[in-house]
Amino acid sequence: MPVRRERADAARNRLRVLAAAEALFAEQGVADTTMDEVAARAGVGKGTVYRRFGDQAGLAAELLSERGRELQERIMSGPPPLGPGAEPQERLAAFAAAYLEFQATHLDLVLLSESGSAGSRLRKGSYAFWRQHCAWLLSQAGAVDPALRAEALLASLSAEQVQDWVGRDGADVSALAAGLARLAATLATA
Amino acid sequence: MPVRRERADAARNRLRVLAAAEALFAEQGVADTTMDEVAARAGVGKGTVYRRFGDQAGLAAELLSERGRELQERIMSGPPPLGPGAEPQERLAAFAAAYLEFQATHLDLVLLSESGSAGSRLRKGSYAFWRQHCAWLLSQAGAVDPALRAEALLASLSAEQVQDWVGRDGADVSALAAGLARLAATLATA
DNA sequence: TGACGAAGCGGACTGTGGTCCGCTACGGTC
DNA sequence: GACCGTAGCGGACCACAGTCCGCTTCGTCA
Repeated sequence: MPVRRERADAARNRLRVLAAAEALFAEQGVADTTMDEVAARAGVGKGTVYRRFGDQAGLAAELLSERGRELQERIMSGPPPLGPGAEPQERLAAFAAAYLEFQATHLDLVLLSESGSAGSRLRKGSYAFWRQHCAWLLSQAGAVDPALRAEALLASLSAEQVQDWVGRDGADVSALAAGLARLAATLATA
Repeated sequence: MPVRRERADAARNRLRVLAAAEALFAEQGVADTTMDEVAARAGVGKGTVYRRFGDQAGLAAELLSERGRELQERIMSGPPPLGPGAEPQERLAAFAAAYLEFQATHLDLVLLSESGSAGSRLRKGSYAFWRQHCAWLLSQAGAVDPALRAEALLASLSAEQVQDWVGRDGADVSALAAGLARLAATLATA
């Protein structure tokens, strides 16, 4: 299949839209920013935004995967226990804590990226990476049903769940992280 | 506080709306039914629907809690292993399987009830019951962090997760149920 | 039974996400 | 450089969730 290059104007507009969205989200919050505003700020028609990103969730996912790249780096080639070198069980616990922090930090963006009726929402973008990583660690640790448990763990760290937890338990995120790390370890050993 | 009785016309309209929604959902699917249609079918203004149910999610939750009541009965006073009489661990495994089936059966309704930006979405209505039940069984089984693990288990059975699973793995729901039952047992023992 | 305060009603209205389609300009070819 | 097929553009347009507020009806008290 011929890998058709992205046209110059399309590339320019893509960057403009991403920059505009990032700026508006920072200035006035994710919830108060409309797609029209993003398009206007980017100096671009609304149709262009939708052609490129599909919908709001797609735009959010794009922004998010940029930010997730850094965490992916730390996992693949950073120091243990998050990176390679530690026991699978420890790595999984470290991942749970780190991923919780990531989700909590970008909560509204993640929430947006998961919303909408676009088939299997979050199941696009970087989600595959997280799932793969967890499933791999679980199977290394000799757990049963590694694929299923990977998804179970990630489901416990979904935006809805995290929102609920931080909203209810307030600032006690570190206790939560500890509990989730214990949970991850349990999943890996049994 | 004075428990003000529901006005007669309000009660009548509430039943009409619920019946209209149920009929339309059955006839043309949840996704293709608009709030205007529900209101029109019920012979009621749109404002009335919103006054009573808050939003789409609220309406869906109401319908859902009616249907969930039956499962609640089976849990509280039905035969084991779902009902009382079996070991906590077995009951939890049975619950996981039964709840999965419930979610899969009412998938689009549950999805709708969880959508929307109304604070902590599903965290209203019957969710409290499920959480309570799981947390109780887990603590009976001597598990650590019973409250957290109850939520983790339910998160793994959230509508998004279930949708993803049945959408991807197709008809193999029984294998999934078995895996989730194992997972529940693991959570209870460790 | 009449009167009155308030709960409840309803549908016009608004804001926003997403679509559509005629127009533009990019970039490959001769 | 001129030409042309097509990817990409843009903003008018549409559908639908949710709000608002003047009007209606309920039910209570005398």
